[in-house]
Amino acid sequence: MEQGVLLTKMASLVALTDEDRRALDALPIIDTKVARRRPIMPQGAQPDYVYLLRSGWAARHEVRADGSRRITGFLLPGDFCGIHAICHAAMDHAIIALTDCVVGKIDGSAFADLCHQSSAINQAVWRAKLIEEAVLRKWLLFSTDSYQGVAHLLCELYVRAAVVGLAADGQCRVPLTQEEIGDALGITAVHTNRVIQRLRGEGIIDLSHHELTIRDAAALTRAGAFDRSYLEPWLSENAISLLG
Amino acid sequence: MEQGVLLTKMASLVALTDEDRRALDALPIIDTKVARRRPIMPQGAQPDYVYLLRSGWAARHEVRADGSRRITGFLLPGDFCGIHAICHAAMDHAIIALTDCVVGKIDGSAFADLCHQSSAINQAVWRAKLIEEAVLRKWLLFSTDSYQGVAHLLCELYVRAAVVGLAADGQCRVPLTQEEIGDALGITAVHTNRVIQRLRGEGIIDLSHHELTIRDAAALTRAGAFDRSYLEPWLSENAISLLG
DNA sequence: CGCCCTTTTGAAGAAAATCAAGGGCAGTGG
DNA sequence: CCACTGCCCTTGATTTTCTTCAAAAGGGCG
Repeated sequence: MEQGVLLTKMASLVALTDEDRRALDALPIIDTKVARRRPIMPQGAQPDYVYLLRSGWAARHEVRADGSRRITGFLLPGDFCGIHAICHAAMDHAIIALTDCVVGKIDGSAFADLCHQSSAINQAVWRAKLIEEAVLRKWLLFSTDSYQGVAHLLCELYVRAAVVGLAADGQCRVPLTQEEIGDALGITAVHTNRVIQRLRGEGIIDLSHHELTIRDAAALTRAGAFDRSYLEPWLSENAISLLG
Repeated sequence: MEQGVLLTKMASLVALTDEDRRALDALPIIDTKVARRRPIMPQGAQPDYVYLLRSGWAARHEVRADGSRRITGFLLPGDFCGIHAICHAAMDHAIIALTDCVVGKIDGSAFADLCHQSSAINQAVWRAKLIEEAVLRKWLLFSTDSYQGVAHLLCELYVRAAVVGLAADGQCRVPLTQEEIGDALGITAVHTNRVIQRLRGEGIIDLSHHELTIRDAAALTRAGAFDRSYLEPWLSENAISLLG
């Protein structure tokens, strides 16, 4: 595997010049495998490297004093983590592999240099960060209602997967357990199960064996009050578009 | 008022050279007054300017279809908003004045140039953004328990106010209504009131007339499981410090 | 086949929302 | 100076949502 996901992702964020593409291709990336449930980055780390998720799914999470945890974000192929390296900050949370993953390690200062040299790449990195932040805000916005929360999360994951070519035609692999979905929404696995069953019973989705099938995209969008524009904030057309 | 808050804030994030200070001082800032409850930046805007809150409190928020809203962040003097300008993205949320505010307008490309020229300032802006993101994650982490959530929020606000010289000796002006606190935590104003009364009854805090008094810092820190290190992620000493 | 992890189901209990109404305080205007 | 008004805080009773606890049923894999 070469820089595939990285280029796809960057190109989805900004218009890249040929020079940008060459620079990205030339970026030395060291791939590492991380097994499911293993840490990719511990809380408190001060990474020297920026990490790029090349394949697999991962999550940002924080563990509470009582042992419970909250997932504060899902990472899909093409997503960065450890951007903290570019400003020498410590990780306030941990990153863990949800499936077997391949993680690319990019030297932090090489990455920072690249951002300094190419304004498009710098912009792409900022945009990626702003989108991540927007996602966090949506999670807060919709975490007060579990039904809406689950629906919105599934929309988010579907669209994000589609951007990197991992979803199409209302089908998407979502390798999460119901417990992990619950940890993301701040609800129990039991309650997550009931919400998913409700969505299934209403004929809106099917979610089993880690495969999501959206049976009624309009209803799911409505249930989750989902508007994908926060995932593409530079498209000024503020049309409330469906999942497609 | 000159660049006071800006310098204080930046200096709290990185070590500034004299040149950085001069550059920041030379930055043209246009001040505007915004009255309480008035928008500072609407959702969907594609700002050309980076805004700096010079005095007063503001909030990021999003309104739901049913008219309810969620506050997704509080802005204190020295905080930036509209960083979206530096990568030409649209605002996914709105910013509103919670008190009468003075807002400084900084040309987006001038600001971007400054970041490009000074690595310290670039680092400071990144750090400020990472802290904001860390705050969002803590809100998610602690929003499942209203008691812990209120306690944690008050700790956050106290520490952030202290950083810019607006809090000391366990006293801090917190110009929020209970409804606004509730909107930040995703709970109703009624329930917020009961939680605050509980904290008051336990002798931990006093919060009335927009004045917060921390009567038992250790108990408040405990109640909110608060660890200020996420607000200063470059200090590698991971000691769980009290509010001090 | 048997084991572990995940999903599913049921019943009881806790947390927070909702609905409704009263009370305090500050600013306004007579 | 005092009454009025609007906003915010406070309190109580009821209902909804979600948790907790417990246990059973699938499904994949050694």
